[in-house]
Amino acid sequence: MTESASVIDVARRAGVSLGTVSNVLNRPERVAPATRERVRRAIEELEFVRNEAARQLRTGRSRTIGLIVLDVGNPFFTDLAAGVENAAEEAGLSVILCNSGNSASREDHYLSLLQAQRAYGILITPITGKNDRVQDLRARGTQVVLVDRGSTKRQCSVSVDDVVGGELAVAHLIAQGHERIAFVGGPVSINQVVDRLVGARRTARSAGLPKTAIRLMRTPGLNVAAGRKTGEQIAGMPPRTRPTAVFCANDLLALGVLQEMTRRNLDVPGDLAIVGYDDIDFAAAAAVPLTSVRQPRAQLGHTAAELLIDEVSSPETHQHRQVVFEPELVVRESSDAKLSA
Amino acid sequence: MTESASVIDVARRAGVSLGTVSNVLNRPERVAPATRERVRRAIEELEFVRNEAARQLRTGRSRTIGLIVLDVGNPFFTDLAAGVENAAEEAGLSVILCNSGNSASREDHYLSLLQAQRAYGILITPITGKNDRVQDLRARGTQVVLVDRGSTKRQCSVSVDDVVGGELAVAHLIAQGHERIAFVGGPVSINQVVDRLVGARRTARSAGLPKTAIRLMRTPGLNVAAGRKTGEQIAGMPPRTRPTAVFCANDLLALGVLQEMTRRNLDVPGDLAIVGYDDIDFAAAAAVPLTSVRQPRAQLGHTAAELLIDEVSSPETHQHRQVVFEPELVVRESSDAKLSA
DNA sequence: CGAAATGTTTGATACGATTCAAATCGGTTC
DNA sequence: GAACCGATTTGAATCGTATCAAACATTTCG
Repeated sequence: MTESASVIDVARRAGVSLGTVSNVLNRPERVAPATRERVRRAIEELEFVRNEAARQLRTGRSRTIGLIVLDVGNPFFTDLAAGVENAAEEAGLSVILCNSGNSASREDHYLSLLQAQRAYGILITPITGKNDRVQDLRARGTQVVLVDRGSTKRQCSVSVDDVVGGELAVAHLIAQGHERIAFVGGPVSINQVVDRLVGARRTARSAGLPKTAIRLMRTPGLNVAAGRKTGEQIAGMPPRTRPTAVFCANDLLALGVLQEMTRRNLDVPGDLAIVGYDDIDFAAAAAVPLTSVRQPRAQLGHTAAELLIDEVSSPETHQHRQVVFEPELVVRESSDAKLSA
Repeated sequence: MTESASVIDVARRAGVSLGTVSNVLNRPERVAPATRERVRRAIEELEFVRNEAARQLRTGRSRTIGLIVLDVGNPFFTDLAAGVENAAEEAGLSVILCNSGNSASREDHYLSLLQAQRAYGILITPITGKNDRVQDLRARGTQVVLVDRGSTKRQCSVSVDDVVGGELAVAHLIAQGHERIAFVGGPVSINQVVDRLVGARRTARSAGLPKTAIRLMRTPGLNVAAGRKTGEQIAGMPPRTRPTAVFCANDLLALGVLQEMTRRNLDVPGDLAIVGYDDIDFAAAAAVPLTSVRQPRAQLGHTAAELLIDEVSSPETHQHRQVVFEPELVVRESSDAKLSA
């Protein structure tokens, strides 16, 4: 096990001072070409690799962005992460991907970890609305941008208008003639879930449907398993009162519901129309291709990272921005009798 | 922006020396209870958070494991990552997830990054067989465990027997009466792809089928889009020579092929039987539930992390191990006429 | 009562890169 | 030839924590 070389070793080898080596590394234009070359050669020969920890200790800030998401198992978030990574790479930064798994304690754990690492900055899809912890971090100098979630003017955020998303989904279902619609999602502590529900209800009301038109079916999580369970419940209802359509808070739920319908030989969209949310790649590949509300996933991540980088790198000129993208409805067979015929 | 407190500030506040604070942090049993309490209170009051960079600089090694995977968009790898994270958390370590995206330059980039960070250790699903870079890292003291890939006795690795997986898949298809089978996968630089193909061919031969029974259809990647393209090709062949079954190197490809078949109203498994690999959660939820070769994904990751931790934490007693799991065939409708009836 | 043993606390030092004021160098100008 | 200038190079100081030998305190025991 060879000990790795330090700037001092490099300096010695190249016959210069360690300050010069550092200059070659950080401000090469300041060093005379001949010297620069000599140092570069020494670096190669010794296979010198910068010690990030030392660099970070001195500069006070790391070059790694922390990204905390609700569920890495959900392709929505991996696509988002890909966008973040792109933007980060452009700026010479790296990304550490943390999975809160929708648990407050894990979220907290990762925030502490990132704080201890003196992260460059943090991108987070927070679990709840209360984010004292986040405010605390910002007060102590770690910048935070909210992702997939709006915010007040005092902070940057990037989100998609979930209320509009809910409206699009339900307006489509109503146009297809549905009057008994279930909203499947939860826990209701998650903002995205609530907003989509709000949009759904609002649209139902303004279409003149009774308050009971949108029935809330809570789930403990936003995954395939929870969707399957809800599917069971729905299938168990008497056809007379059973909803004729469901709008799911995300695609994983929708796929779960769909899977259960297929298993029981119920027809989609005949017996039950299904609309999902996120339009992950698997939505189009499902048993019955899934109608879904599309969000610009990668762009969301890319923009969030850009805002963060701007905030950190030019704090004096930085203006907090709240970017809100518009969602888009993608209609497929799961909700359209004509398409599925 | 409050500057964050250091051990010195804490020491001053608690009226002790900085050495004592450090002891409270790292070997609390060595400090008298009363003092310990006093220091703890000071830490709370000042909201002291350890500076990982300094700690790491001093100890020479970080507390973060690097995990480099081929494709975070593939649920197989996120499940694997979950297993790694579990094991890491048990040991008080954290994980940085890196996506090589099957590009050698990105793989290299991340290896450099992890080397600069003096990572605790590295778990990697390498792109090619040649891993000079990995050997170099190990020689310089950064331990590496190969994941989803076997190795020689001189290094730890955790893998699933891909040859057996290929055998299982093709034996099943042959049992179903298929004699013209396509193997869909690529690039062939990826070991897993080759091994699965080897298993497939071996089984065909020992079943007495001609060499041409298994036809290789190369793809540029292992994703849904590549699968769709291959699906087009297959659909374009005259029914007389068209394969009656495909064995895909992973589920994403299989889903792509399936999607294309569905789009063209070809029947699965009637016109084409499909077998995938990995048994990701979406496989069961596909248009036609997918037969697939299951791998113990989370366990793979968990075991790999454990091996790494053992190697780093007890180098003197550590024995290199090559753990090989057995894959398992999960038969569903996409390859079984009876089930799909 | 003093020596030895045990339990706590101290504080100087090192880790490796960055920074910046000061030194050095080579060439111009007057 | 002295003064000056810009371009390079130098090297001491610094970031915050862990470590460890030494100092100090307290208890035990002969």
